[in-house]
Amino acid sequence: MVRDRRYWLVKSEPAKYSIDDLAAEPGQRACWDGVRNYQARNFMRDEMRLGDGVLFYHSAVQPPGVAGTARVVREAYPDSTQFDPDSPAYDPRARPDEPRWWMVDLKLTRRFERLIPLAELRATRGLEAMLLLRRGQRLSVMPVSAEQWRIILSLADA
DNA sequence: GCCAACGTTGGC
DNA sequence: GCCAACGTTGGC
Repeated sequence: MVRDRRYWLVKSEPAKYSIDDLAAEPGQRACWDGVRNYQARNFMRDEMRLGDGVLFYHSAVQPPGVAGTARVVREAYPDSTQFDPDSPAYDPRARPDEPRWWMVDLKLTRRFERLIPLAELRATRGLEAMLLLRRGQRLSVMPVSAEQWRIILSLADA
C-alpha cells in the first residue's frame, strides 16, 4: 500500500544555492545536503518519500518567496558532508557507522515564471495556517498540506 | 545592519 | 535537568 503523496517546502539562500543552480545540475537533480537541524532532518529522514512534491523557497533575499517546485527522487541516505573536514557542514561528532545527518535527492520539476513572494503568501486566503508564515519559524525543511500546495501552484499560474 | 526568535551548548 | 550564554536564521 503506497501512501498518498506528500508535500514539503525547503529553504535555500539563492546566494548559496538557487533554483537556477538546481536547474544547472546534471539531470537537474542534486542531493539536499547540509541540513543541520534535527527537526528538519527528521522530516527528511523519516517522512519524505519518493515522488513527494517540494516547494523551493528562496530565503534571505529581497523579496523572499517560492521560486518553483521539485520532486523527491531518492529517499534519505547519510549526508556525506558531515564526514568531510573541509566542508562547512562537517560534524566531528558524526561517525560513518552512526550517521547523524541525512539528505535526500531532489529533482527540479518547475521553475515558476515569477517568484511568489512571501508577502503574497501572507495575503492569500487559505494559507493562513502555513508553517512558513509562523512568526519566528526557522525550519529549513517543513511540511506543506495538499491544499496549500494546490493554492500556491494556482498563484504561480495566475 | 538590526534584532526577534529559537536551537544548541555546557556549566552547575 | 535547569537555564544562561551564545550562535544562527531570516524578515525587515
